[in-house]
Amino acid sequence: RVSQSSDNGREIVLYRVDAGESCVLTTACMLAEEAYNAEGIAETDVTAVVLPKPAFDRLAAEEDTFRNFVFAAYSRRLIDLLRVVDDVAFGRIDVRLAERLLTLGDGLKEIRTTHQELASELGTAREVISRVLNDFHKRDLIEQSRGVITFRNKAGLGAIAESV
Amino acid sequence: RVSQSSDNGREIVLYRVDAGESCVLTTACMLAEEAYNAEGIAETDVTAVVLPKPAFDRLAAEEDTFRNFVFAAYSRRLIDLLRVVDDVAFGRIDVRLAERLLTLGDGLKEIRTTHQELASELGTAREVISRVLNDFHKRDLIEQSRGVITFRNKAGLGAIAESV
DNA sequence: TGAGTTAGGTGACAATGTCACTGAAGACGT
DNA sequence: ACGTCTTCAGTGACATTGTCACCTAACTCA
Repeated sequence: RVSQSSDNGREIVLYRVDAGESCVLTTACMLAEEAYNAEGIAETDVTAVVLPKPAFDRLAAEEDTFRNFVFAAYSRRLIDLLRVVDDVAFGRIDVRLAERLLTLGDGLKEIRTTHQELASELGTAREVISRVLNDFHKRDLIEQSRGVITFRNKAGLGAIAESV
Repeated sequence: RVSQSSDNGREIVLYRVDAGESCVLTTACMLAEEAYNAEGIAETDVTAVVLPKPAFDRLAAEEDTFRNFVFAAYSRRLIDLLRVVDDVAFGRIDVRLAERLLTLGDGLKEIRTTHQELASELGTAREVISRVLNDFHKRDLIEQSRGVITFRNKAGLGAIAESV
């Protein structure tokens, strides 16, 4: 995952790089000649390919497939970021949290994660997550214990996630 | 300027396209095969070049200069967006507003703009801008009248903009 | 000059973020 | 099995920001 953090310790996940994808951010900095301070964290074991600029340039020039791959990677990231901006600027956190829980728990009965991690996902503070989860619990949507959230009513969460 | 707006009327400026630059967003949608709903507004008279996909592909393949141009455009936008995310997620609005005022009024004694426009720049509500500007006025940093903001103490604004 | 439109002001309240704590649950060495 | 440490979570008080409703002032223009 690639995330950005503030000076006072808060953090927000910008996007995730899945298998076969490119993390365009380093590329972007390289090309814009600007250092930007984001953080990349491997959440699983990773095999990565590092490509020196000359090789990058040559491939971009000669290989259609590679070029298209890079363009597509940029495009996807750009759109990911637009989504993040939209969420952060206009979204309610209960809605966003419900969404995220459903995404993380797709097909599962429970999720293993901490409030702090969820806060970082959404770019908010742990306390806020605690309160919202508490609220979800009171509404019988989830069950909580240390490090685990268990679904009780996914449809209910879905309704919250969909609410304008 | 390219901006995004929420369903309840708020709006945030994502970035501005200056002369000689490319608005990669359409390109991005084209390449990611995804429609994304942002708004582009010309703030001055504009002469633009529209490039059909086949021509884009050919140029990207054959012209180094063009390819580099596009990569650089993407990179810059990406970094612009990172900055927006950072501001919106972690920034205080008085700080951001002070920054924006100084940017807009660089070298000028006054700026012509409305509270609503400033609110859209920062992705917040008009009322919030009104209050903060009022506060700035009380601190003798600016003078206000309908549609005009006059600087009285740029250094003071600078101090706010720099404050952590 | 008067009606309509746009810019801006304000109070009350809701949502979110911050701070300073607290306790509780697991981890671990002995 | 035990205390000790660390991590995780809960909470109240308060600050900041967003929302809503409604008002006033200033410009526009027929």
